[in-house]
Amino acid sequence: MTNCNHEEEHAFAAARAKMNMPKEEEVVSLATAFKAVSEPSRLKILFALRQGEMCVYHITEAVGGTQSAVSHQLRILRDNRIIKARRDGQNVVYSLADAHVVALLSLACEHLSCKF
Amino acid sequence: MTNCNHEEEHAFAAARAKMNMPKEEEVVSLATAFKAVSEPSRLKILFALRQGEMCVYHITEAVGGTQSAVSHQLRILRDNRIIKARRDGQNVVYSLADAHVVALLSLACEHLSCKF
DNA sequence: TTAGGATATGAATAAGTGTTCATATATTAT
DNA sequence: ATAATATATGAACACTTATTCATATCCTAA
Repeated sequence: MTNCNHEEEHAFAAARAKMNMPKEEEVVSLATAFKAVSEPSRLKILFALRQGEMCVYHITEAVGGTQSAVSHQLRILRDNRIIKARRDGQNVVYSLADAHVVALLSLACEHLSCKF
Repeated sequence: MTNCNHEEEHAFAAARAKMNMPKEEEVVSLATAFKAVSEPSRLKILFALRQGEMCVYHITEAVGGTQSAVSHQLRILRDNRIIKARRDGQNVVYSLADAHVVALLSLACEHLSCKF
């Protein structure tokens, strides 16, 4: 604790870290966004939407589960701007929000050495 | 439900989605990794480690909180290969696991239009 | 081997979250 | 306006999880 082998370097790093640390509010916002993609049921929805936009019924068909559960998850993804929605008649059509989301998914897969 | 305005396209997309959907086990693994970076306290640790490797004491100093809490979070990050550890005498020095993690953080920031 | 500092961990409690069920809202057709 | 289909949502329960407290483990110095 007061006996670090690299006191100087680590102390400097810690000081820089404090200086550059995003505000609590920003950290929470970031964490919330990550949390949005950290549930299997929501991840499945994202993988499904990689194949193209879909309405709630077909998303439900693609990922399984009940319409209600899917709808709740879509809400969370939407609130976090991971996906976007547009109404089309009786249907609401969902799609991935932007290229960042696609990149994020690819990156994560790469990290885990999976090939989707 | 049985009355989708884009029955054909969506049905095809749903079919492709089912075909290309990662296995349950893989989805869970991915979700778990995202979950690891979806808590403010853990995100702060990652931001801190962007400034260079640090031992537990200095990480605690950089992010705040108790040693015990930080240690618990380090464990989770380590288990998910988000960070790596090496012992150096009495200290354990932590650093970001790989370039994917760095890229992931940058991407997330970009998505939220923040500039860290 | 003993003492002291550095890090890790088990148990418990408190807070957060996903799903289900029932129901509400919205849109189209009649 | 009414009926039917599609989607959304509030409440409740079960489950997960972060933190704290106490303590254990690991390492170095003497």
